[in-house]
Amino acid sequence: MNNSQLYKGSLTTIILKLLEENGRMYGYEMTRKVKEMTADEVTINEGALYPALHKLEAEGLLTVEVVPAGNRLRKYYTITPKGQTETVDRLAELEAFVEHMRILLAPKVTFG
Amino acid sequence: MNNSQLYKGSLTTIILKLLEENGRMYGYEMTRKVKEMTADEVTINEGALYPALHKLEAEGLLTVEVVPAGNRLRKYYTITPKGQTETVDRLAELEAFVEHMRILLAPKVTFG
DNA sequence: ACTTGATACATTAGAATCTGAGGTATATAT
DNA sequence: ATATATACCTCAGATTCTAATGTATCAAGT
Repeated sequence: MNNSQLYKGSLTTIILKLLEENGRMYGYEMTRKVKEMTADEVTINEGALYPALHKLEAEGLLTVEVVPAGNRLRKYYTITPKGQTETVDRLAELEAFVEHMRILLAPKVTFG
Repeated sequence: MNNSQLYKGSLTTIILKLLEENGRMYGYEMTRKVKEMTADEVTINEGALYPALHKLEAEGLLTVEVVPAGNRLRKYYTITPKGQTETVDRLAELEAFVEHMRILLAPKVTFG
């Protein structure tokens, strides 16, 4: 996800939020959606996405439903109640992170 | 650094910014400073800090100066011109990251 | 004298997450 | 035929971190 290490750890939060907003989505759809929302600036690597989805499902934060789409298969994911609670926590963590970064990286105040 | 994965990748940016603001500092001093600035909410793990300092030095972003303090030794780090350029880039990356997270995680707008 | 806590550096095993590459298969457009 | 898009997947290796452990000095309390 981009050439910055900062995005590390944010993927699962993004997945949870996408599902909370859009009801149910499949993996490939998430990669398109994120690209679209950020004007191609954030691209989810599939090598990160699929293991992350499997892990969230194993943790009971998502449920999966395999649906035929033409001759292909799609795995639609839906957020669970536990996943919704987790999403609230993740968003709070992100807010705290941003606030801490603001404190630590605030530009020097100068008068000149 | 905290119980959130979000901080992963931000340590070197914090180090660079601290040195840019404070001239020169030694490792242990950085851990105290960050704790103080964030009211104990962000604590730098020394197992992460020292390897990070060594790496930044190896990359030419910092220089080190060993200074006796009583009977102990302190390793004072100073940012190099290359480090200053890097800091500018890192801060821009952080701003982009925050903006992207804002787009992706923005709360649903409702009227009710 | 002994212990605790602070100061100040460091390494290391293992965990977590990611990148980049590669793989399988279907469908559509050129 | 070939390329591009769709749709899933795995895996080696890299990076960065946590938690534990280690060394050593020094001050303060008991």
